[in-house]
Amino acid sequence: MVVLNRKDRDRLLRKADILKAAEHVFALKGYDKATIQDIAKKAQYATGTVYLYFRDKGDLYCSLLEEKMKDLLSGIKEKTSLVKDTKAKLEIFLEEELGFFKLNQDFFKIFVSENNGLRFAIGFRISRSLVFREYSECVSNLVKKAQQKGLIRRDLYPDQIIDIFRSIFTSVILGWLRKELREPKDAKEMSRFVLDIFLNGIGCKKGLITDCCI
Amino acid sequence: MVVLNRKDRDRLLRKADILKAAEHVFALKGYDKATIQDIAKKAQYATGTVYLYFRDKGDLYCSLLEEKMKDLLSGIKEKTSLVKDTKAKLEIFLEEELGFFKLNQDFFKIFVSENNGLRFAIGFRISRSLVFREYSECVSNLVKKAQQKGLIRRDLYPDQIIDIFRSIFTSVILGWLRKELREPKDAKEMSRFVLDIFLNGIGCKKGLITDCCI
Amino acid sequence: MVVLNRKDRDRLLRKADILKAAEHVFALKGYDKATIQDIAKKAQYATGTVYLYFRDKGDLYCSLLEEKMKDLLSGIKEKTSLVKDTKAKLEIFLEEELGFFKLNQDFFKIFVSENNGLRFAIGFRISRSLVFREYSECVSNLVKKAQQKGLIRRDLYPDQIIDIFRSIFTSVILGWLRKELREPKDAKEMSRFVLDIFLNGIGCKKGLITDCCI
Amino acid sequence: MVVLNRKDRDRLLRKADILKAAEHVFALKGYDKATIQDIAKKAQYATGTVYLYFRDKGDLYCSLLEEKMKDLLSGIKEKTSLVKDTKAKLEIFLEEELGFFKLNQDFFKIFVSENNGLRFAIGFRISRSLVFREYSECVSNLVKKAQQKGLIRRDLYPDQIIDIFRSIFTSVILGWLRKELREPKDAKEMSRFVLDIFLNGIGCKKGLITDCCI
DNA sequence: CATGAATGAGTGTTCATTCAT
DNA sequence: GATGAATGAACACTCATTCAT
Repeated sequence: MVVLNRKDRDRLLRKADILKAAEHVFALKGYDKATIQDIAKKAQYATGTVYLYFRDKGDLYCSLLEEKMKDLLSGIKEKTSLVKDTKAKLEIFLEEELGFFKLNQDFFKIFVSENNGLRFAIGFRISRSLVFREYSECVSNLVKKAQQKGLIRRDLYPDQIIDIFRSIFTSVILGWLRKELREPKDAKEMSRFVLDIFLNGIGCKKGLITDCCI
Repeated sequence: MVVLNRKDRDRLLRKADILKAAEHVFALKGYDKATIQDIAKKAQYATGTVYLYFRDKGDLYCSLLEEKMKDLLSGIKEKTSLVKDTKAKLEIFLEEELGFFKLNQDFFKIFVSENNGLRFAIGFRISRSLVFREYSECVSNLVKKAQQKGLIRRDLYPDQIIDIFRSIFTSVILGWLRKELREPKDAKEMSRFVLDIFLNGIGCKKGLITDCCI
Repeated sequence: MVVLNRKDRDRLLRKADILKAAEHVFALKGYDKATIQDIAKKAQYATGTVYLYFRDKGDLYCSLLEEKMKDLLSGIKEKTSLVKDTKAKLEIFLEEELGFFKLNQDFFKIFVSENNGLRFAIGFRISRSLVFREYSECVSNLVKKAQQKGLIRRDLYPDQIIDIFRSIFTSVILGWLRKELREPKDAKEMSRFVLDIFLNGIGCKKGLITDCCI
Repeated sequence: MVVLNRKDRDRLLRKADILKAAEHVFALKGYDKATIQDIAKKAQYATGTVYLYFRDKGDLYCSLLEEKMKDLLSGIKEKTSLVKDTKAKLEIFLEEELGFFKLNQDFFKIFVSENNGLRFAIGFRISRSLVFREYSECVSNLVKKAQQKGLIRRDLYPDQIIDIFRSIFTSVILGWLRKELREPKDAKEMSRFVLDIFLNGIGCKKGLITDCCI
């Protein structure tokens, strides 16, 4: 563990203040509509202060994404390494992401925006960042292994699988966040639920139906 | 059919010109980065002319979405009414949307952005629009019927199903557009493919594997 | 002569308005301290209007210099071509510049700034402009011819001569503008006076002294 | 000579540090583009420290000019008092200034800017400063004496003579610094050269031509 | 109706200056 | 005294919107 002197520690604390404010404002307004003044005010600093910690608006935004991705990724790596079984890894992976996004709903919004469409101005810089590539690789490996083990269809490219996986996952979280489920489930239960849909689809299976929603 | 006089007809033609230009520019730059001047220039009109047909930028954007949704919806209604069988309806529905988005890739981009993240400034207005609600209802009915017929799991709310449906669908189209499929398939084939994933999931089924991608 | 339609003519008039205001403000405050708002207000336009006619602050500044240089240069070329004798050409050249600067004192200030020291941000762009190079060449040719004709010492590079020439010239105008001369002289008289100093120096010559200043 | 205690001495040393840094930065970037942070960093002090020694940016700038002028002036006074002959005084004066500016090229740049154009924000304060007035008076006396002795034309005001003198002088140094002279000359030789031009002008004199430059 | 020049509020960013440590 | 983080006013530039022609 690195020991920081007071100055460096304070610097990190302030950076974190600003990132936190930025997370909220970007989630609320989107990249373009969010202003540095909004963010500074939310963080209770003056406008110029933000520029002591971040080169420009884009840097602030990217730093935010990278910082959060780093947290997410380290959690995923740590937890998935605890089990050997591929299916268990998938479950744990899902559980970890679900838990993370439940705790970081603002970031979740930004993450989703970034993955769908906003990719105009900033996307390039992000997609080249180390954490982002590590994250992609991590998920990709998981999927490939599941394909090798016969868990997942092999007539699709891993990237397609990931897209579908992510999209199911996202829509489920969105529903979850909208509290549209009758009873809020915990991350573990949700994880199995998502994986079930993912692997078995939405089609009716004999005996599975617990006639409740309609 | 309503018969329009020259004036009204011209008005509609101009509106369509502008909407077409807007579609392209919004798809290319995103809502915030697109300027009215860009759009006017693309449509070969003067800036001010846009304001004769649309109240403001937001109105133009919403009108665009609504207009396109109307086209999409009418196609879907027309085609799905031709068959009786629910599964066939689902296939036709998918085929129609796939075909529509293939022809309207710019709109598809906008549609995706709007559904995932941009929902900030404009979303509210859109979600209350008539077409949008009709479209939602149409899809919802389709899903409910499929649930009643035992095609689709009943332990999920229709809205959740729709979200998942849409997200699979979207990621497949994105892949399609990125030309990541080995052989470009036509809308009919794609439709079956999406429905297969949707109903049966990504999990391995005996005998289905045509070991090709990995 | 080119005939302009109303639109083009108006555009030129407005450009001229803004250039005139810019000339005044830049002369008063210098490049950095002058603001676009100052200039716009002085020209009785809104801030944004300036940007309809000039790309940015630097462009406005350079355009101003170039426009004025063009006026100056065309006057010089026209007048000096009327005489054959090299000494007469020198006199006419001086007379023309003196007259021009007398009428354009704001520009004179800017011109002097630009030639001495401010050359930081903008100088490069200016020095590559066509008018600027034409002007330099024109003066250079004049000096070279004077050297060939035996009017000017040949143990100095033309560029050095020009520097000295310009510096004498400038200091004389500055004095003139400060109205330090006992009797304001006209451009013709001043021209002979500057040329006399330039060619014969400040040293006493027999018979020349008209004991008046001290 | 005043004897300073440690505290006062340290204070002066620090002031000198900062002035030296300021000299470099102002010469490089010009008054407006130079920032206090640049200067503080160059001097290896903190930003705030500058404000312990100088009221504001303008004060720092003026102090710099005054300090340097004081050095220049004291050198001139000392050296010119060593000779009696007026022409010799003029030569010595020139030699001293040339030598000083050769050693202080950064200051020379600033000095030139200040004399030609930057005079906007700061000029007033400088022109009222004691050193500046002493310097002016010193040069003025030199010129007046030269006029009385018949070395310099009397049909010009001393101020005009000084302006012309300075402008020739400046353009020659600029050329010198640009190394445009074929062989770099020393201050003594340069001094005679400038004085020659000053007194006899640029015009051709019989027998003087050493046909080399063109 | 159509035009597009004009507007001016609003944004990202810089930097002289202050002040708590 | 020295520090340098924090401040916030100020500026260049953009663009949705208006309106005279």
